[in-house]
Amino acid sequence: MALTNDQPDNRVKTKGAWTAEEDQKLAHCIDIHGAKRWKTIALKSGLNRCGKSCRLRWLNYLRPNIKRGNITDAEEDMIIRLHKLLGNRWSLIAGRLPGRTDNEIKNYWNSHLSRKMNEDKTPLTSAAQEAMSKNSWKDISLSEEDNAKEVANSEINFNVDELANSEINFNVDEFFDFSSEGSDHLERVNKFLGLEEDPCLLRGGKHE
DNA sequence: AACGAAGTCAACCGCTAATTT
DNA sequence: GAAATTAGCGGTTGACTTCGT
Repeated sequence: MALTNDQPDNRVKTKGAWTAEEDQKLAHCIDIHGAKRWKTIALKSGLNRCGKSCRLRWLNYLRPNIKRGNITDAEEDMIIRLHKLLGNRWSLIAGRLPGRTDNEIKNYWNSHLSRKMNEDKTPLTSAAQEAMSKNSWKDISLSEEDNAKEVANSEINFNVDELANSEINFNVDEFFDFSSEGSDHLERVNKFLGLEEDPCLLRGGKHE
């Protein structure tokens, strides 16, 4: 196997919590060199940290527009619905929640939502159910009887990977890729997720 | 007040995918 | 095309905090 960027050099690297001073050094270095080539950043910053650790710190805490804590009801609802659809694909879920990181979503799910979901099997919003039953997005062709039954069921719980592997043409990555699709597609996805209520999320997560 | 259990969350680890040489 | 390097992901760990007794 190839070497990875966390492959040890001979010096023992610092581990554990970051100090304010380390944060400052890292932010300064990224300001100069950009948020890439993390091994280089780790060296140039003068931090005794591996590149991987620097990257994680930047992505989860230091980069601009990070939101910390106070996950709103709307965000929580979104996480639940996205998790139903995507499973533990945290980065994809986080990608639909501006300012949130995959790590934060993952932690929030594991500490708050997984238990909550076990307690009450929260159904999708009526809008989401309606969208599901209308089968209104282009790539999910639930033509098979079993799938149609499942959609009609209020406790929607289909496995995306199974769908992706079946003859049913459903590509999760494509479904959540808004780079090349028009606003139509985004609206369909948001409608599927029941996001009409939240104009911010409806804009694809762009806050003014 | 003391202590253990449970909860939370930042950070690390191992791995694969993507990119560069 | 192969090898090396880098980026990114999800699972897991462990330190710290909060809660209950």
